[in-house]
Amino acid sequence: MDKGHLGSGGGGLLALDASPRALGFLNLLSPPPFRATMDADDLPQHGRRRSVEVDFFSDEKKKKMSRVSAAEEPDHDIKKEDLTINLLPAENKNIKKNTEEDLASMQVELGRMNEENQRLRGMLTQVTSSYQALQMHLFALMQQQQQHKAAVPPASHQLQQEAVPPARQFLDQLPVASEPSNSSTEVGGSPRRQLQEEDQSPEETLPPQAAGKAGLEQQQQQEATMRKARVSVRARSEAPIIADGCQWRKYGQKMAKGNPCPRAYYRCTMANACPVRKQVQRCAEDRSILITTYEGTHNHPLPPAAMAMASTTSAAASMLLSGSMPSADASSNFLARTVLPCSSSMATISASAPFPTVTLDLTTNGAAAAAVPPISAARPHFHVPPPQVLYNQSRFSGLQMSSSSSDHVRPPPPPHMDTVSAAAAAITADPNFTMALAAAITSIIGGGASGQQHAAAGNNNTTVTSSSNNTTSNNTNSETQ
DNA sequence: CGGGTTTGACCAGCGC
DNA sequence: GCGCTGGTCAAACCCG
Repeated sequence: MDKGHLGSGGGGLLALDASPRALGFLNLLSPPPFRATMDADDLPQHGRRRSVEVDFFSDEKKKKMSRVSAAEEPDHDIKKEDLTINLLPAENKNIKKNTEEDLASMQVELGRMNEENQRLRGMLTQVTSSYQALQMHLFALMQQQQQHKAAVPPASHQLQQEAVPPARQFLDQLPVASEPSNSSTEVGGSPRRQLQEEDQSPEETLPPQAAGKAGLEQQQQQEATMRKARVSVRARSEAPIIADGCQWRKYGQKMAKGNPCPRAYYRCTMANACPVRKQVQRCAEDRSILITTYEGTHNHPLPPAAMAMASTTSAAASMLLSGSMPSADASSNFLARTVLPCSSSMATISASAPFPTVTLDLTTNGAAAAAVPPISAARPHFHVPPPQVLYNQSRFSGLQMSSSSSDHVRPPPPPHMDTVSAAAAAITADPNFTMALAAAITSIIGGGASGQQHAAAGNNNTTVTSSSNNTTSNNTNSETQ
């Protein structure tokens, strides 16, 4: 555990009792002169407390004190001029006075930090409990599904997917938890299926064979589109790759057009047939920004360190693919208002890319971060591009409407606006999703997961303070309108 | 020696 | 049909 430095002066060594995630917040969000750096490698799981030493001596104070201690050291080789300086009563008095002032200010800061610590701890508890509740709910649904599995013909359920509320689709897209038995439920035993069974909606209008075929086709189509849906994460990092808790193997590298930096291709190696892949490329405009694009959903249990990113990417992909929701009145602002009612945008639903892409921009504006409360600055912000940007993208519409084949014709705007708005409403309507997503982003930014190591921590240090060029379509694959 | 990386080749999709 | 580009493959290479 590294020591942090409080540069505001004062003296002494204090211990903060804080949870790792709260400390991660401190690490990220404490503006100068507070700067508490720490390594997340040895952090325990969230919920446990850990004592952290914070060295709050300023450098100048250290020098002064070392001079005083040197004067008090009998065996030390003290020069005469040192003695004359250190023994000046006026300066000694000043040092003493300054020390008292610093001590007072330090105590004020300590109180402030304790308050913030309490607040962060409360937030952590809330987020953790919500996450656990969601996980328990998922597990309970899976157990119920296993109990009813034999009673229901499997093919008939695929027909109901369009009728399933997107919040439930999100449940279905959740990454497999650490329970090994859950991995087999990725396709056939989703909680959505269980919910469909409970709904008992009429699906028997088709013959079993036709229903099975249609269900299989729809499943395949959904898997294909799910694989094409992408989640792009922009983060400042000097590391060649961000540590997201998963194991990746590089299988290719290409020079992309319009970007002098090569694009690297990785696939997940935590399971043999895991379809998840990611592309890593530095931003052409700002090479300190690392753009990591995830594609697909893991079909295997994930370590806790990987849950955060996987949850985020999976949920975002699910959001993109939940366009079957009939509602149309959810405006773009609804998403921003509901999920994260803060001003600056950090996440973008980008339809400018060849594939529907959600961009999570973790390179926020430093000024904005300083202007808003620290906790708010750590939250992701959803920004929905202007409608014309969205409905000009025929591929995005094609994803949502399988019948669309005229890729080069400007489509009429309303259906696509509905799609994106519906997707926005879909994820925001479920408070569990909001909490899970917030927890996921928090984990990523705060480095709370044990697997988020120095690379991610390096990200964290630059996340809040970096500048933002969060454009409407900030994906490197974006086409100019 | 096994696993990961590098890198040129290959293929598919798309625009002209 | 041709060229361009993105994505993937696989042999060679590297490393612990």
